[in-house]
Amino acid sequence: MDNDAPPALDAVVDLGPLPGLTGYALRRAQIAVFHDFHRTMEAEGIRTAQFSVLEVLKANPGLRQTQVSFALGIKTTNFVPLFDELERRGLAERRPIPGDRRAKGLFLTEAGRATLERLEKLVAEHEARFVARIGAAGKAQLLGLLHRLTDRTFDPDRS
Amino acid sequence: MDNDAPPALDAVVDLGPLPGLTGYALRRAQIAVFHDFHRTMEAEGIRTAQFSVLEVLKANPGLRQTQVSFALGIKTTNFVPLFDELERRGLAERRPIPGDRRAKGLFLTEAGRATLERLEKLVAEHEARFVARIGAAGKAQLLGLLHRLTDRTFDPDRS
DNA sequence: TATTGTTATACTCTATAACTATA
DNA sequence: TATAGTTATAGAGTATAACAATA
Repeated sequence: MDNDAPPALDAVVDLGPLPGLTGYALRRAQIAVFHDFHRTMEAEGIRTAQFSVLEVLKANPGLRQTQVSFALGIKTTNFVPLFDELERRGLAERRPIPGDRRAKGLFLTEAGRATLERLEKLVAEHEARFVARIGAAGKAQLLGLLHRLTDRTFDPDRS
Repeated sequence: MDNDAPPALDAVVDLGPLPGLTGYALRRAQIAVFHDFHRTMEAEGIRTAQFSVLEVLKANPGLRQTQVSFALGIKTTNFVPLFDELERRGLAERRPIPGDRRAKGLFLTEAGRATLERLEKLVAEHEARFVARIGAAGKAQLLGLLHRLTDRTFDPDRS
């Protein structure tokens, strides 16, 4: 008998009501998915927020910082160093906006566009790993449910 | 006409492929739910990780730190100050374990048990707000899908 | 030698306040 | 007086390395 063995680390621990809480289940799933995302992007040195900014600039060239950061739920104050790094790496750039000398329009560079194409291939593989787990129908269901949970009028700068 | 008005902050911005990515949708939903949780718990001064520890201790009195932190995906090194605060506030305590003088068994105090009862009422209200959005059937579907996305063998101390 | 708990520390993420230059 | 962008800074949350006591 093995009565004196140390308690197995993965011994069954009763999590009580936690697995039945939407927030807890969301958090654990999000961590698992982001963990895979980080491993996928490790070689490219791109983090989730950076990737999302590049995608928004691809879809909406010339947006102002305020618009991009609001759309992604990033505080403008935190957006600055984030975008600084994209600019430093030559993936995106700020340009003056005619008619408002305070504002700046954000654009992908050619290098940014090329990099994003590589990233999208990696992300597609990453995404496929999770679609393999729940199926295309499961994913469609999931996205519908998540969308109904998400607060669409969230302004990180004013809350 | 209003041609010179500043661009509306919530103007429709094309998020490109982001809303179709499981990780992005998970993250936005998780932020919305946690935002409500934080507001709900503000008066009690309890954060998500602290709440989850209290629940695990209620369901499994006497577990070792290693077991609790592994079960919740918290690094043992980060668990220490987290539990220190619960102990300082008199909600939980470390007790010696007979037979292993390195290890410590974790328990709720009476005050911890009483506090947790209050917290559970608040959490139930919090949860109800989201069940109201997606229905009981929607929640059951969601939890099933999230569980299939979650990595059950994740050890934060060794990864 | 390995395990339990711990300290010290660093890095990322997020949050608050205050500033500048324009409008 | 308000807005766009910025700086500085503080606080969570999470990460690594190394250690003492015990097994």
